[in-house]
Amino acid sequence: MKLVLPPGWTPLPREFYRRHPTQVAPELLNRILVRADGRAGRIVEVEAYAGSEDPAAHSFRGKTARNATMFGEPGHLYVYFTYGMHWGSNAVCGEVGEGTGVLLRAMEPLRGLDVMRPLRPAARRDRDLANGPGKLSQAMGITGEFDGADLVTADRGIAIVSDGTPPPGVPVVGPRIGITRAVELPWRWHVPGHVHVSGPRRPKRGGSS
DNA sequence: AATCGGATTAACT
DNA sequence: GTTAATCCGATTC
Repeated sequence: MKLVLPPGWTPLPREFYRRHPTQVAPELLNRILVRADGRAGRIVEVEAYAGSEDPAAHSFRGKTARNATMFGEPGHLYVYFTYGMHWGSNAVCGEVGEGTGVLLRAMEPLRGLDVMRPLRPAARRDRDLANGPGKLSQAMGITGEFDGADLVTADRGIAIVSDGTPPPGVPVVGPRIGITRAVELPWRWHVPGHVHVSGPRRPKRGGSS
């Protein structure tokens, strides 16, 4: 199924991804993940994973069958399976061989909510459709079959595009979630004050986020 | 060949 | 806040 973009929606170019994931990640905020069946959502929370320099990254210990996509061309989708039931979606970054990427953690559903709702039966409200990495993948129908899909050419009917909305000038940055190593690296970004983000949104007393 | 534990979620108390 | 669910890649034996 060919991806037809609405007027004004343009795929992010290959060069956008060819940088360090900590540089790409905040600039993915407010971009749109779109599928050929019309489903689309605005990316509001992301996390960077930096390959061999990042003990929390799947790619830290080198290339394997599971993470091979991460070591390929930037701008492709790296999809992994975890906890026996969840899929995670990442945009591959950097240069070929580096194994870096950005995990898409949360999304504000924009289009095709009627398709997403039956896929997310546990979501009582629409804001629960994609406010977590596993939920986002489930709502968008992303499984292992999409591992390696090109987000620039949309060869498998999935892309990340800009609708002209810029990333937030001052995104909220904080520690990553759900990992046990290198937790201290402030490599999670989200759109300030956005309700469609995962995890704890409320700053700790005296905190800065 | 067997075990370990995870880039999570949902349903509990 | 706690925990079960559930699979498979990675690591260990």
